Amino acid sequence: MNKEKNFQGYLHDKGLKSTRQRDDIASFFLQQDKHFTVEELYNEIKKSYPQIGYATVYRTLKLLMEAGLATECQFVDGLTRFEPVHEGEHHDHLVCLKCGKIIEFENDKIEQLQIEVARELDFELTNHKCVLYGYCNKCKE
Amino acid sequence: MNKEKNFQGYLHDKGLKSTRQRDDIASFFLQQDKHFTVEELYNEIKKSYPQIGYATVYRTLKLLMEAGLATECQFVDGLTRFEPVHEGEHHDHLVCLKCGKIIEFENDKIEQLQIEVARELDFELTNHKCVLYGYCNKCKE
DNA sequence: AGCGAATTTGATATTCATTATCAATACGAG
DNA sequence: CTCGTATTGATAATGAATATCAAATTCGCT
Ligand SMILES: [Mn+2]
Ligand SMILES: [Mn+2]
Ligand SMILES: [Zn+2]
Ligand SMILES: [Zn+2]
Repeated sequence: MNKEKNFQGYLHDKGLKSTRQRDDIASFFLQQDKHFTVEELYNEIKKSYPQIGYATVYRTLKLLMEAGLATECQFVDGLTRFEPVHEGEHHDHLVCLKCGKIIEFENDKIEQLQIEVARELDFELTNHKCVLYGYCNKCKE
Repeated sequence: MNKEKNFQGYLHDKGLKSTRQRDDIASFFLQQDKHFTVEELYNEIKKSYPQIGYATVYRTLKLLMEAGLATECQFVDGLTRFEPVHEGEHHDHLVCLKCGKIIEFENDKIEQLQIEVARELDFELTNHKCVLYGYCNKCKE
């Protein structure tokens, strides 16, 4: 698995150690395709590593973010969620205000226009978060 | 002041009472053009109403949101900020990751494309938040 | 103007997500 | 294998936001 290699590499480059806990968390998290709450992830990891600590999950997610392998999203319920970053991919989100469903989308025109907006305002763009709120097909009646 | 009238009207329509505290908070907040932390707003209001309570500021901001006269933004420092909604206006934000500067922008093309994205995904759009992160002209070297 | 039911206020307690602490443990370069 | 250092995990601390509740205020009504 390539992303795990990336994480190992990141740790090594920063002089950090590879540990059973970090490896377990990373290998599980990185092959998922979900938006995880820390608690959700903690509960999943506990299945394979029952003595895992809550703080370690927080710390490892922070490392995965620094390594560019995870992103953070804050939608509507006040909880912070994390999702794995899939190689060279970017997407934004639609969130249903009723059932909480999260839909992903990519739109190159919007991305391009954002770059232009930043340039016009003499702003060096590093990233962005675009979230559309509303009601999914099942929840709008 | 028209927006204060709107707020009075909202309170009345909902069977809520108009109070010295609500009026003071609304009249100050609504004529500003800033992104306020609850604490910032609390400190400002205290100048004209020293015995104001923290909880009342929270409660009144919630009412202003319900009345459609305030919006909430979460940028980078984890703090929730509130800004007054100016009549019929919408904008999104650029945020400098170094100095925290907040720049506003409007882009009709992006807005339009967002509507299309939602339609294609059979999603009933109610609102959105688009935040561009990077470095302002002073902070990029 | 004054009454009184119902709402609101403000001090403070509580909740809950996240971070800090620190002794015990694990890692890994040599 | 050894030893210095990083990491872990239990738990305390922090801090924003919400809940509580007695006292004060509002406002429709007489
Ligand atoms: Mn996603
Ligand atoms: Mn703004
Ligand atoms: Zn839905
Ligand atoms: Zn700046």
